[in-house]
Amino acid sequence: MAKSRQHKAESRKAILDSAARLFRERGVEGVTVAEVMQDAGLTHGGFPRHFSSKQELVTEALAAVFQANQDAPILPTDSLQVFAAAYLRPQHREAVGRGCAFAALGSELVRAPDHTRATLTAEIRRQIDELAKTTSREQAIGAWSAMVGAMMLARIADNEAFSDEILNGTKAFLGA
Amino acid sequence: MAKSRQHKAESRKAILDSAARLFRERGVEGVTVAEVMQDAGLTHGGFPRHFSSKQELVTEALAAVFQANQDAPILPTDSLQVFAAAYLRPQHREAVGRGCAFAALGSELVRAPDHTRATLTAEIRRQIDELAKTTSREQAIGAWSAMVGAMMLARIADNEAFSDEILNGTKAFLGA
DNA sequence: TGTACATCAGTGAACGCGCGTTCACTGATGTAC
DNA sequence: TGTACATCAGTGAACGCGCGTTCACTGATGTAC
Repeated sequence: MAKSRQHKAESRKAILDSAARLFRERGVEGVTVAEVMQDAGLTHGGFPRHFSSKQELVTEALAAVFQANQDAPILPTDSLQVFAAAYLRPQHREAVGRGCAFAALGSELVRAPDHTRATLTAEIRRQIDELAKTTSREQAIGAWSAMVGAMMLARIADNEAFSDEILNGTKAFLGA
Repeated sequence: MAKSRQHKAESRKAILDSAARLFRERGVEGVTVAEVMQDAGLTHGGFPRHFSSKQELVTEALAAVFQANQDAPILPTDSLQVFAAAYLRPQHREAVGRGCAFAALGSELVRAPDHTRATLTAEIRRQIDELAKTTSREQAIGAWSAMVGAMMLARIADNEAFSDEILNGTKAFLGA
């Protein structure tokens, strides 16, 4: 059954991709290591060849998401308004597994171990710095907080009309 | 060991109080039923006399928090700015167990069962309606989203200076 | 008011399942000579 | 180039622990008469 070392790198990437998506969709505790491995096309026994623990997988998966978003940003950052309009789209609300990790996992990440929180803090800083390029730092901080909060609340809302109102209200509030 | 029926009501309240605090502090999955019961001064075997499942406890505990906050609001709602200034205080960031349930548990609540989400949706609506009494609905929605998001991000940040900057930046952004 | 009985809040032990982790094993890949 | 050996990615089974839930039991509370 053995595969080449090049293939191992591909497996690792597949595991990270599956983990990043599933964790955002169902929460870290809502997904088992076995499910991640199966989603990546492997069996769970091979897990320790790639990661020493589930927590390490969490950290690496988040780091990979942030790195990918830095290399090839999904949302346009031409201006705060353009970014906000894109972030607050209903499509983003629907695509939890591919969307903002803070809106999807934020409240669980508060209790993450130090190493993970360092990665998260760096990403928050990077995101704010990026947005602050076209506006004031206060605007960047306040507006991004509003986007993350609104997306989370819009996903909690159990009816589409109200959920839309949260997204659109925030969009209008931000002038986007 | 049996106690009176009046005492049972006191036990129930103690369980709900402990649950509401511990769930916010450590997340629903980060707290066991046994821990909640012990915190309330009971043993876990008595749990089913009060609630039929852990999930029911979650729903009831959140509903109790919302009801209590409606009966005796913790934060002043004189104006959006006054409310925001109080919400965004560092003391709130520190007191997770007694603070805003959405900032503390938001991203896990997205995946809560229907009955729980109905309670949550009603509370989001109530909160927005309350804030909209002194400003526009868009402002109420956008500003409250910013508060919830900022509090969550400020708690993720692993150093106080940056965490303070998130709270203060959002405060300034909201004119509070 | 007293007495016999029923109820039930709370205890402590046990059950059973899920899940992270470990491990012996396989066989293709990679290396040494 | 070929051959013998070492490595190790991946498999499938098993382990062990934690936790939600269940249950027999206790004894005070509450009720019927």
